[in-house]
Amino acid sequence: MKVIALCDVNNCFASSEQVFDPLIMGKPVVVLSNNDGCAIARSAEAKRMGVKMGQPFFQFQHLVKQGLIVRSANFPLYANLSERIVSVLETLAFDVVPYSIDESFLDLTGISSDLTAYGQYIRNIVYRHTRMPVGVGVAETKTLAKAANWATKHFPAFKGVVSIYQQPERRAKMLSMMPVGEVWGVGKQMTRHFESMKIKNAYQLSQMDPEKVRKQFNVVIARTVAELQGIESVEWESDIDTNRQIISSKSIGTKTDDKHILFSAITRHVSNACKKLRKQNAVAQYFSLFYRTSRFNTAESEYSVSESLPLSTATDDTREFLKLAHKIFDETYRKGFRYAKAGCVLSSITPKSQQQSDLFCNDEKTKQSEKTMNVLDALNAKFGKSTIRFGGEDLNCASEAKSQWRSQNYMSDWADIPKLSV
DNA sequence: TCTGGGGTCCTAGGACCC
DNA sequence: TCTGGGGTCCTAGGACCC
Repeated sequence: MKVIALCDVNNCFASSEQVFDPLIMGKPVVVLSNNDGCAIARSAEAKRMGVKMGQPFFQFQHLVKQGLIVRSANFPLYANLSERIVSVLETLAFDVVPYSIDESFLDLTGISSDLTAYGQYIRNIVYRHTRMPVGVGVAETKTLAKAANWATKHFPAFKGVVSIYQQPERRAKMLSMMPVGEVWGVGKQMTRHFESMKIKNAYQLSQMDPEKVRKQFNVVIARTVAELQGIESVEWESDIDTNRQIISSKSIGTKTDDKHILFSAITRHVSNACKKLRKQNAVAQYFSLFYRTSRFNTAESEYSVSESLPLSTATDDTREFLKLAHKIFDETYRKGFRYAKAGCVLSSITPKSQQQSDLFCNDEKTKQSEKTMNVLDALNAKFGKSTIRFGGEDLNCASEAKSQWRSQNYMSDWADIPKLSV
């Protein structure tokens, strides 16, 4: 039987900020979402001050006077630290599958030492190399490893490591303390269903018959039940070579009713998504555009657009997708609304090597397009992003999001490398 | 005044084919 | 004039994740 560990970073974004600014170690730190909208990470101290996950900033702004330290999200920095952690983990496990920016599954099958001790070893080594605090949960399946990891967060006595591998009594005890809604794969809807069935904790859920659950609900939740019983039902490796879809979206800094500012934001999203697409050496054949007014302002009238169009041939050429964006936008834009968010989705993605040319495809045109995009990407890589951009993109960036307390790019920009003065 | 930005998987149902 | 049923592919939308 496989031994699976889940290793996740405690308060990932807040911890990342602390690594490069020792003065805020041990202090209440909150990281804000894009546009400085709401809390997406809190240090333990900030949690104690009462800041909630996803809480809008304006609701806890007053805590700054009481010493709360606020940072704007700096995703390139977090991604850098995350890669570093994965490369450390790769030296400690037989296989590592990164699951999210702050979590990786580890295959520890065949580790001969005590699993709890080995978990502690992982924590120590990761901390020594990156200064990032991690928790480790060990069990027979991914869902149980997630549960064990949950326990490390709620019971400090375990010092960040919980193994329930082949310990049925310990597993049962732990699951009975875990609310059913905390189980990986059980969201709000299912929690409501289960609670109405008097299933309140993970242990009760694990006692159900997967087959009955499948009939009553669906295969996804049936797999979750099986996993809680120690039966591996979630695939170990997901193919992550190319994404199924690529999304670029953001709130607009200041809500706007200006057609040009709005389309400028859309242009930026299209070129951003296509850049990601090319980086994966892939092409997409399906394009969706969406933009909308605020979901929260009930005083203003709402308007929301979400439209999709296919291309006759899959491509990675930004200009092709911009044409579709224009088409949808021209047909759907309505005056008199203050727009708050825009974005696009590229889907039907395939590797470029498998690209099919259609009957009317003009080889010369394809080559030309490839050349143009290569030049575009190369210039932007060399001289900074947006050196070359598309006509629709606004020069003064009127649609740019707020990011008032952003830390430096300590790991990806020569000018931002920390300096030591003696 | 101010409320994130990515992703995945599954299913139902329509379009189309033979 | 009568007008089937099985299969596949695709998309929209829902639920979930971090």
